[in-house]
Amino acid sequence: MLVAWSRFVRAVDPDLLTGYNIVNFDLPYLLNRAEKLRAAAFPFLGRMVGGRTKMRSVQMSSSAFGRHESKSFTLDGRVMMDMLQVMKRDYHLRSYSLNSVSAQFIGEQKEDVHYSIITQLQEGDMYTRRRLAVYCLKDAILPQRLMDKLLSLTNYMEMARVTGMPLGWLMSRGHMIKVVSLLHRKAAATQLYIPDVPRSSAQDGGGAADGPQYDGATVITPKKGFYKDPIATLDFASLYPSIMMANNLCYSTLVQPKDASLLRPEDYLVTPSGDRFVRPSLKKGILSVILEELLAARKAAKRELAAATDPFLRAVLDGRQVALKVSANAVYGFTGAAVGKLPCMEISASTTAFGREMIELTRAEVEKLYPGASVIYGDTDSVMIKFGEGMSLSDAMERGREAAERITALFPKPVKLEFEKCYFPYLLISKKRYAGQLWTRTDAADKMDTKGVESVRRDNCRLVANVIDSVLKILLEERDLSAAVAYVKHVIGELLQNRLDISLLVVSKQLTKAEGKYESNTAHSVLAEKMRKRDPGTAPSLGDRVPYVITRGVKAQPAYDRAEDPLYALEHNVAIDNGYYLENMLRKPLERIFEAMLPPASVAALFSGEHTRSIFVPTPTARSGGMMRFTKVALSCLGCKSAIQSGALCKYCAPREAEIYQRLLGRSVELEKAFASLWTECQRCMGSVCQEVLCSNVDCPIFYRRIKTQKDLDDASKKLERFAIDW
DNA sequence: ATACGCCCCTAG
DNA sequence: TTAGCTAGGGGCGTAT
Repeated sequence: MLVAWSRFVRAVDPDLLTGYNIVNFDLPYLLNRAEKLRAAAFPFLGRMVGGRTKMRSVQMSSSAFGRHESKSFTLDGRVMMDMLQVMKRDYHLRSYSLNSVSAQFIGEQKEDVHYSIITQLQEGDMYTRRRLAVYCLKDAILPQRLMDKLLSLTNYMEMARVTGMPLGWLMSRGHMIKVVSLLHRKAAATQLYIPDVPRSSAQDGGGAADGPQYDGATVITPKKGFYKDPIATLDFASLYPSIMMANNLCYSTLVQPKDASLLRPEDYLVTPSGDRFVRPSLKKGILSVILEELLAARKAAKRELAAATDPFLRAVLDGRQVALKVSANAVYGFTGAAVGKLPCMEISASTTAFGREMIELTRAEVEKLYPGASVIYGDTDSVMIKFGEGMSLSDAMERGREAAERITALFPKPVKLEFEKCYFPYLLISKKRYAGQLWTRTDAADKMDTKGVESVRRDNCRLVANVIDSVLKILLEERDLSAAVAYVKHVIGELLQNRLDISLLVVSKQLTKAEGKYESNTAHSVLAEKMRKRDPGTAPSLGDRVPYVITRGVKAQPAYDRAEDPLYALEHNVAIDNGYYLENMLRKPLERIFEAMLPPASVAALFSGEHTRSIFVPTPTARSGGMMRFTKVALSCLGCKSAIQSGALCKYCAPREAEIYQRLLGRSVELEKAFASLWTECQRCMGSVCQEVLCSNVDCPIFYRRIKTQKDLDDASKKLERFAIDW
């Protein structure tokens, strides 16, 4: 079978191979099996006749992929486009499971089959094998649908064209190589050659580089609080590229200190970091030329995009303009990469130093030009301005536009300060943490914008993320403080009474260090170790996100010892430490928000009082009557999580029905009552965003739907049909 | 009890 | 062998 498949690949002769995690699972698995079975004719999958497909393990640490182990293959003439790598690189998600990603982007779910029952399915009957076959086919077709829907190939091809790189390198290498490619292309055309800088001279004198190599951007000390007046935001457009262009910062224009005396003072510029670069009149830097061309090309692409009507052409042009912008922004980081192909700290340090001067000047100018105005915050390339008490939104926007124009005039071209938006109202919690209603027009708010707080961080459980998001929405959109307080008390009550689904309490953190490399104990690293001892095959590996819940444990046991695999906790009925979730995860984030709008005593009242009285719901012994009020429609079996087409349990779990329901009822008997209350929540995870009964959080292990009428039942069936496969 | 550093993730 | 950058908040383990 393996040899036939290999022959099939050569016969089809594809340019590109895709799949989900094929680089680190499928292909290594096939190669290893072939070796074990001595299928000598198998490992010839490339286009080079007689070229053997070899596998190599590499340890990667890059911002594009995160830290992880990876494999590379000799596969001449074909490109491996692993959609898992594409998703990890291009999308910032909480979960990268094919199931979750497909549901989110193409509204389809995988036919999930838990690994533990694959053998049973294979050895069962024609129906169980059919299920296995459906699972395999879906696994193959979903990545391709994903690639089509997200236009990944189009976008990567545009990036390859913009940078002059081979397509395959975009998949397997980082951002730096793009800049190297751009430099080679431009330098060769201008008779310049790029030195091959040995590693040792890249880090001169000071020893190993650990920690920052030069000073970065300014973050203006925030004037924290809740602002009921509109806050105007001014941003420099492409700040770092425009600084590099405006000041001719380049490898080819850098003047070494010892050479400064050879030049007339007017021939060079001394930057705020004390470095010297010759003026463009003497020599124009190739970085400036590259950046100008990239940004000019982007303008052209955007102009064409505006005129284009054909959807495919539009997609291509949009991909191109994004690629051009990304490439321009990568140049600064490349110059500052101490362990890189061509580091030049004079360029990066000068760039950030100019940036610091510019944001300071902007702040000073705003406060000088507009008496009574105050810059309440700013970060790197932006300032947030309160123009005055009681100002209208349209006046704030008008002043913002005017200020941007006046201040732009103070800087050399092509630096441009732009008015983009107002926040109204605005909650400023601390540096890099804020939320506000964002307005770009006066007739309607665009959306709620949230930065840095718990709801946008992937290392918080859904409960915390959902509660913080909902509270901010109630406060900023509805502006209803008492509703926010009521909502918080309600959720705390639900938590303490064990009424929340376990999926809400799952925390996940990335495993960034190999076994034994962690210097202190953390929940996710200790748990990963524990799971390796249980089953090395399914334990998280380097670079994976490790999901866990905090369980009760014994007194004074540290949290890292009480972290448990959520599925394990569910299956072994391990008690969750609700109090820990309240005190260590919910409390402080909520306090930080409410402190800005309530007196201390009222903030404290959120966490004490009637609703915090813990009620221990005893595990019901024979309360199946409670369950009868629900018609359960599960996409995955409530017992073993494998995919099913109807009902609640798969045929393997059905005989254990009573036992499984009893386990689930211990947590969920009060669901109906709980969710009938004031807030529109998803029945699975309480996400306040959803209008429907079920939200799109497909990683919830248990799915419920409340059914009251025949129509509800029909709707539910229709919904399920979407996930069925039509043969 | 407190200071400090490891760790994760985000802003820009 | 390979990897864009710095600033910063905040949780928690560990040493004092």
